[in-house]
This record gives sequence, structure tokens and C-alpha cells, in this order.
Amino acid sequence: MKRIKIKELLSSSPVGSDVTVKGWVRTKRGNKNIAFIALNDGSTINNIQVVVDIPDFDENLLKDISIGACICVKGKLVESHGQGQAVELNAKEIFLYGKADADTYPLQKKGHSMEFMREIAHLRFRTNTFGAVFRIRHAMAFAIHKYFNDKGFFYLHTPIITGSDTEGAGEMFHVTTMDLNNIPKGENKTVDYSTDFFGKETNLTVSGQLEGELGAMALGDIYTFGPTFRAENSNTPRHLAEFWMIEPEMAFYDIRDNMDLAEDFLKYLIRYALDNCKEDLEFLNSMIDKNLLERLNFVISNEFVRLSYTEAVDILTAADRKWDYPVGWGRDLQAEHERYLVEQHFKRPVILTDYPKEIKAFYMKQNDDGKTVKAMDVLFPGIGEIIGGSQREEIYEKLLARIREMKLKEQDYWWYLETRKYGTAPHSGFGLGFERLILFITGMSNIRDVIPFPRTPKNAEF
RNA sequence: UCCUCAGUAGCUCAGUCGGUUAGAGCAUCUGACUGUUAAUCAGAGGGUCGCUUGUUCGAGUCAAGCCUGGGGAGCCA
Repeated sequence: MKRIKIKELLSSSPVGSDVTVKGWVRTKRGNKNIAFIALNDGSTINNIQVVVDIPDFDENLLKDISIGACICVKGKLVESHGQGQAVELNAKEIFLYGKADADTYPLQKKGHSMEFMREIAHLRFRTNTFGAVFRIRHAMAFAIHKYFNDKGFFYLHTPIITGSDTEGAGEMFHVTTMDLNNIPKGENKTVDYSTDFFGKETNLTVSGQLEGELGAMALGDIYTFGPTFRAENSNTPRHLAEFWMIEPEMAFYDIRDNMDLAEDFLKYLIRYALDNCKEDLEFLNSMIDKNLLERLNFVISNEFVRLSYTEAVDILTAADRKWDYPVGWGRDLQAEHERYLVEQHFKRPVILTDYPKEIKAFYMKQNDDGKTVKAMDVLFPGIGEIIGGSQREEIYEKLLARIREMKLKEQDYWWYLETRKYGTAPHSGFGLGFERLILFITGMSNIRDVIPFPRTPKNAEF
């Protein structure tokens, strides 16, 4: 008999039908005559209750069916005699795929801390919380592709190994095949990369943006969605050394179009989760964050506030409170400032634009005032910066001047500059941190709990 | 990297002013119970008190250093 997934079983199998289910035991309880097994196969957060007439089965088999064991059950679907569920499965045959020694299996029926779960990341998928989180993570990845595909964007695969540093900012992971115990040195005792695999210094990408722009200058609208690496020694609940980022890049979009897209995109994703991950979100709302559903609904039904950096500084200066870090035009906004704007002053997502050029990247479109650039940061409650983007500088001379002002290596950007030399066009784009989106959607509080196997300083287990 | 808090049974934690043999709940094991819902009830086993050094007659408790983890900050998505 063909196996049926529990999600399908619960939604569409008629009472009285004979079915086969396969899954992992969540709990077993009962007495010497009858046992109840809560079985889960990951297809849904819901379990099927398997009812076992103990005299009909081998005693040793039943002993081995403990929490974590994997079994196949054939039986008849019936209306439940108990209260907790509509239907249950009366077992006729049970096959044990793999037992889970109750003495050593780390998961129990009762609560575990998130910290403990991180130590058993290979098993934490088997909990309600992580099952819900990773089903939602999948749904969001799918929705991202659907959103862009429906809008005529093309998914562009930008390189993971790069020969250039996107912004000159941020530590990168070196990629090499050199023998680290015997690194060839050239003149001045510097490393001689000419003998390395690529014949030059290479790193893992910190952003696909620059390559993404090359694609946008021909395909029109593109997006990337791939792994991104930062070797920064960041130890916070919002940073990973390896994370996933979505970077759309659009020809002929100005900063306003860019903001419109970012807001529409985020609201689409939240709505997609509400429509397609209802049960998982309800579980997270009840167990992880009591305000989750309310917050998600609030965000999709209200306009994001849009204001300039200069206006934000005015608000912060006028605010009746003390800052750990001083507020002033030209200084970068600190976490406490962003939080104040989002969580107290406006109480909704905020898009900040037109930052001083000194605190932003070289490629951002310079405003006529000579002081600011067309940058935009989308700030979310509890998360901080979830999106960072800008209109790009498309005028060759201005871009080159900025590269020189910031003392970047001009020759490293020859191909980037050529897009401004040949058929340049106004264009814009942004980057969305995928895990930060998942944090917001799930209500989880630590980014290490929304990626299957987190990479952070001093941790690359699994 | 900085600040701060923590590390005691498989898990979550208590442990008073430094004092005899370090406790609880859950989990595990044994037994009871004819429909359970984190099942319930009774009993049992289970400890290098993160590591090292020191102070002391005596250290889970005090001190120093280190390791690991949480929270906050910086960097950023």
C-alpha cells in the first residue's frame, strides 16, 4: 500500500479508509491494554494519533517504539474516541525502521532551551518549533522566486568565489588551494597569489550586487538569491558568517520605484506566509511570540513611513531622551536611534533615505546637494535593518570620482565602470537578509535558530 | 572585539553566612492502571558542581586565569 503523508491524510482521507503512514514517534502513552502514539512525518505540524491494541502486537516491538523511533503503520482511519483530535489510526501492522534508545535520545516531551537545541542541530528538526520554522523558511524561499518570476524578473546566479571586494568593507573569507604551511612569498615577503588556483587573490562573496548590476544592464530586472559570507567577528542574535541574501537589481528604477518594490515585496512575503503557513504560524504565535500574528497583520495593512536621514536626525535631536551615542548630521545612526524611530516614534516600519555620502558605499547615486546619496534602509521592529539598498550612480565620471575619493583600487572595478561607459542607464536595487526576514516572520529571536546549520565565530559544527 | 550575566544529574533549575552524605521537577528504569492528550500514581538508579590554580582546618559557595553559552554594543543583511 502506498504511503500517504500525514498532511494529506488529515486533510483529505475519508474515515474508514485503509492507509499507510511513516514517521517519527513524538510521544507514546497508555496502559497495558492500549497505547497511543503521536506520529509526525514533517509534512505538517500536526500528528496523527496511532491507536495500538497492545495484545495484538509483539511486546518487544512495542518496547522499541519510544520517542524518536521511526515506524511505518498500516491501519484504518477512524473517528477519534478521544477529545484532542478528529481522527485517529487504528494500527493493524507496525514496522520499525529505526529505534531511538530512550536512555540516550536527547529530545524529550518537555521543553528544551534554544541553546540546547543548537547543540543538537541534527535532531532539532524533529521538534514542533523547528519543524514550523523550516517549513516556513521553505515557503518564503519559494514565495521569493514566485514573486519575482511573476513580475518578469530573471534569477541570476552571481559568483560565490569572487576576485573583488564588493564595497571595500567587511572581512572576507579567503579561498585558496595553497599549502597553508608553506605559502609562496614574492617580493616584499607578501603572498604570491600567481601560483594559487585562480592566479589571483580570491574570496567568498560578500554580495552579488555588482555582478547583479551587470545582468540588469541587459536583462532589465534580475534578482540573486544565494549564500553570502562575512568573516566579521560578530557575536549577536542577528549575524551569521554564512547567510542567504536576496538582491534584486532593476534597470530604469529610481529610488522611489526601489522603495515601492521593497515595500510591496515584503508585504507580499508576509501575506504569503499568513495564507500558506497558517498552522505553523499559529503554533509559533502560541508558543514563541504571542504578538506574532498581530504584528504580521499590522505590517501588511499599514504604509511604511518614508523619511530622509536629515528628517530622522531632526526627530532624534528633538526627542526627549538621552542617547548613549550622540545624534548629529553626518554621524551614522546607531541601533538605539533606529529602534526609537521604528518602535517608539512611528511604531511601524520605516524607510530612511538620502544619507550623507560619507557613511555609504561608493556606488550610490549622488544627490544634487553634493552631500547626500540616494540610499534607502528599511527598518523593521525588533530586527533593525532588514533591507539596505540604493539607486546606483550611473554617470561614469561621478562614479569614477567617488572610487578615487574613497581610495578604492580603480583597476578592480574596470568591468563595473564599463557598464557606465557603454549604454549606461539609471538603475536601483537592494539586498534583503533572508534569515532576518525569517526572524520577523516566525517571531524567533535568534538568527541561529532560523537557519538549519548556523555558522558563527568559533562554530561550524554539523 | 568590548560590556554584562551564566555554567550544579540526560533536560530545566534550587543550593542560605564557606561547614556532615549536594537537592527538586521532568526524562530514564521497574511496577500499577481498559481511551491517553506534556497521561496519572508508587518506587529505583543517576553527579569530575565548566577547566586550572590559589585562599582556608574545610570550597558547589571566596579569588585569579582560561573555556563555553546567553543578553547588550560595534560591524552589517
